[in-house]
Amino acid sequence: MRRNTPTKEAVLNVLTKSGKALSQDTIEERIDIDINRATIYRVLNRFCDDGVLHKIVAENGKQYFAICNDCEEEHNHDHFHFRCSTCETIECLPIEVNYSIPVGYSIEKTNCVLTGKCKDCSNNL
Amino acid sequence: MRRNTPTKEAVLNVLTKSGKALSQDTIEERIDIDINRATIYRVLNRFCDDGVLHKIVAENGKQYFAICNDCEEEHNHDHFHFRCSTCETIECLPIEVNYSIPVGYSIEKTNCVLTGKCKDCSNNL
DNA sequence: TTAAGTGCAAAATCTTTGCAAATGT
DNA sequence: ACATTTGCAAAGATTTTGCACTTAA
Repeated sequence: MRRNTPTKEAVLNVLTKSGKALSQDTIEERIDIDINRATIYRVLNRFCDDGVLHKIVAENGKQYFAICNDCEEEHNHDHFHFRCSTCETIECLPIEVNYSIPVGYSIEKTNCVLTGKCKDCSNNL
Repeated sequence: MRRNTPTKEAVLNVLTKSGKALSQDTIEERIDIDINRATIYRVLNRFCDDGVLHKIVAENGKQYFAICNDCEEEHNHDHFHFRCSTCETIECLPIEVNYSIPVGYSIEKTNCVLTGKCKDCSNNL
C-alpha cells in the first residue's frame, strides 16, 4: 500500500494551491523543503497511476501535472488544456474534447493542448 | 532564399511515401544516403517554417512531422492526430478540432493527439 | 561569389533508473 | 520487520547549437 510522506503532501499542496498544471521543476521551486528531482517525478507518476493527478504533455515536450478541479466526480480527463505562449502557464479548460472515432479505431486517451494568450496576457498588451 | 538540396528531397520523399507523421530517427532510418541528425532536424524545422510540414508533439514528448494530405488547399492544421499505442504510428485524422474559446483568451495553434489502437492493430488481436 | 546548407562534436533539456540508506505502518 | 519511499549519481533520450567547411544559385 501507499504511504503518507512529506513529499506527497508537499507536492499535492503546491498543485492544489496553484490550480494549474505544473511541471516538475516548478513544483520543486515552490516546495519549501528540499526534495530530490527523481523523487518528485516518482511521486507525480504514482499519483497519476492512482488517478489523483493527470499528466499533460505540452508542445515543448515537457510533462505537466494537474489536479483537475472540474472532474472530481467523474474523473474524465478528456478536456482541453490551454498553454499561454506568453506566461507559459498551463491550465485545464472546462471544455470537453469531442471527436468522432474513425471506423476500426479505438481511443484510449487524449492529449489536447491549445496554445495562445491567456486572459491576463491578452490584457497586458 | 531556400535552396534545393539532396537532403530536402530525401526527407520529403520519405514523408510523402509514408503518408504518416514521422520522427527524426525514423526519417533517418528510411533515407538511403547518410544524413546527419542535426541536419535532418534543421531541414524539418525549415519545412515547418515554410508551411510545408507541420509538427506534432506526442505524449511521449517526441516531435513528429507530417505533410498533411487533407489540408493541401486551406493549410489548416487544426485537426486531430492519432497515435497507435501498439505500432506507434502517428497519423493525421481528417477530423477538425472544435472548441469554444474561453472569454478573454485567444488561440494560436492546437496540438491534439488521440491515443488508442489503429485499424490494423485492432484487427490483429 | 556568397548566402544557405551541412557535418561533427558538444551542450542543453527533461526524465528515468539502479542501488543503498532511510522511513512509515 | 519489511515493503515503500527517498537521495544520489549516473544514464538515457531527444533536440539544439557553435563553428568550420561545403555547395547551390
